[in-house]
Amino acid sequence: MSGEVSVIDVAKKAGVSLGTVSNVLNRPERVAPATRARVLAAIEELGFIRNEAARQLRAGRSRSIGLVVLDIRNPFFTDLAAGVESSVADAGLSLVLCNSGDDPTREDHYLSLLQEQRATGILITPAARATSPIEGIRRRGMPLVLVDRSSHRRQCSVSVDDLVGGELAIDHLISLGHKRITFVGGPLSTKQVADRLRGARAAAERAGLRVTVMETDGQVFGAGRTMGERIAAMPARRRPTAVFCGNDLIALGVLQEMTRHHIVVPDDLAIVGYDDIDFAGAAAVPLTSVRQPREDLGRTAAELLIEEVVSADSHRHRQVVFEPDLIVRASTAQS
Amino acid sequence: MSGEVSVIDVAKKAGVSLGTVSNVLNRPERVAPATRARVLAAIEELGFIRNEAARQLRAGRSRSIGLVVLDIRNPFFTDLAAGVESSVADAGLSLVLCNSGDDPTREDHYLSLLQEQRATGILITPAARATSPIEGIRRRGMPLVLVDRSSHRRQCSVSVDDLVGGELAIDHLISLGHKRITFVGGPLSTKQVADRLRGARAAAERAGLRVTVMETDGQVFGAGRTMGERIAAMPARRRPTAVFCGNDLIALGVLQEMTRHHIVVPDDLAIVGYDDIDFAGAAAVPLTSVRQPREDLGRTAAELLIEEVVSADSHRHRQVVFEPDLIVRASTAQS
DNA sequence: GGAGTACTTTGATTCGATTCAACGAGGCTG
DNA sequence: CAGCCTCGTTGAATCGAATCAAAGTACTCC
Repeated sequence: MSGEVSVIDVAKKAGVSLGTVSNVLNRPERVAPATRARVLAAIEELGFIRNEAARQLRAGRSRSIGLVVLDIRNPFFTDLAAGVESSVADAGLSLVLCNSGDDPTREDHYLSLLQEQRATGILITPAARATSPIEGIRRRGMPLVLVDRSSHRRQCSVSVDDLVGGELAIDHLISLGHKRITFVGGPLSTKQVADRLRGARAAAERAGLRVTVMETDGQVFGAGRTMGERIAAMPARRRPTAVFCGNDLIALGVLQEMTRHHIVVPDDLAIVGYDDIDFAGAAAVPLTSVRQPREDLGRTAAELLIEEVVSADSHRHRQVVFEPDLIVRASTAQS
Repeated sequence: MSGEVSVIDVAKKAGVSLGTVSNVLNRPERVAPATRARVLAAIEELGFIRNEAARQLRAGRSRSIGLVVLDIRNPFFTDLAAGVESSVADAGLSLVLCNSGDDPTREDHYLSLLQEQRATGILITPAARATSPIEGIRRRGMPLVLVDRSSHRRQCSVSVDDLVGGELAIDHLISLGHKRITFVGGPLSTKQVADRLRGARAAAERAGLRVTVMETDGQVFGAGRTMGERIAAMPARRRPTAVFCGNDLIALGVLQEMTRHHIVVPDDLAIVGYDDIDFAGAAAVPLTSVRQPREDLGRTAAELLIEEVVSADSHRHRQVVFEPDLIVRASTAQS
């Protein structure tokens, strides 16, 4: 490159050796004040900018950690990311945010990228798939924490008890007298979704009821709309009286279709969402939702990862599980 | 590190020189098929993973572009990011997403980071501030495109005509007979916000009206709630009959407070938002909003940047300006 | 004046992939 | 069979910063 200024140029300009420049940059207390000032002046004057690639090459690791999420457009994940970022920034690291879109191919791509970049560590909400490359990554020694997904012994994880979440939702609906309850969400190959359904079924069974399922192929707005349309098309007496949705985006999609078809929420159809994103409370009919501690989840995940990085030897893997809360709003209010 | 496998190890294993390994990696057609197979086998067997830092050091640039946004939790920006990502991925680059939170300090931090990483280029929605480091970055030769902000000649930019957006909103409200109109948004030091207000004022003036202003200190949900509360506290006859909000998050915040205080939208207060994020249509009262082509904005910005990178010499800076649309929904419906 | 101590500075070496001039082997031609 | 290509392969040099053993300097104290 034309104007690339290196430590050597700075050293020449300041009349010192390049080692001294390096010391000014990394251990300024070792350098005599006068020399330090001279070097800093030279840096300023030449517009020297450290080359991170060279540092990394020497150090063997980069100073960034990767966060791979399922859907960057879902506020749940941006809130989570915000939590991660605050912890990561505190540790002087930076965050590389990757959006897999629940697509294993894209997930693979980002994981390779992070490995090639010799990331300090990886936080990931893994996509649904048969065999995961995660095991291989751990074996190669890169710290990795599962987010929003529990795991066993071999690695750290941070999750929310989705079984309890499902139970909370269904218990609430049952207490309101609902009998025809449908779960809307998917794909069921996604662990979180499957667990929420499992919790829901357990709670229903206890009351001698069954939960029917409408499986979606994604946890997005549009998927909720599609299912909402299908629900609206059902004859009123076969229609469920309540739906429990895999997440708030789906719930909002369903809600929107109900409004469009003049099906009154909660009178004709009660809706429970999941995540309690900020928009849930601002919805057409404020949404009852199972709240997850989104930022805490992110913050804790990052802290576990950083601990594993900092004290690799003494580190013991931990599985942190948060408890969800049910936030009751108008979408399930007693009419 | 213990188990780091380098090209040299691969070369030894395959019984070739390291130059050949490099050729297999970068120009496989130059290598005889038998040799290539042998090298690939060695790579596989040793679990070799390219060291991106070393590549970058040699190349002088990284293969990633930075996107610095004002607020990652605003769906407008994640939609924009999705557009950017699709273009960037097509070009074989990767995206580093940075959230400045409209804080100049954090913006500076991320910009330094991107420069140290020798990013291929930068896309940025700059924070509001007196003197920007952007000019300096350009002078040092790093391609940079302004997003959601117009500029003059010296650099590329992609924006939406916020003056027109403001006019659309106010013309619509005036056509509905509103006379006491308030703009809720801020900070006014942010160019986009100021332009929207300017457009609004121009339209109002044409009709012989004035727009009052309630300035917020951020473009977030909470800011809208605060102002909503203040509006709700006004005596009904002094209260505006319509508000035009700087973005949808603020509008949703205002809307939520109105609902809480039993002030009927649109009858008692009409609301117009800005951006038309997905949640606007799903709101308590579906929101009339000025739509920006969010993904297109991102995609176009990335394409301009990539063009500047690829054909640095022939590249001519361009200022792309999109036109916004007004999407009318219930929050301003004629009652 | 010399020994001892504390503080600074030096510069050769290292990290791992890429590049490119140079070399060798083999084939083809006149 | 010499001369000339082509095609594959080689390996030393390179990128920029960090490291650390060793050398240098300044100062104190007896």
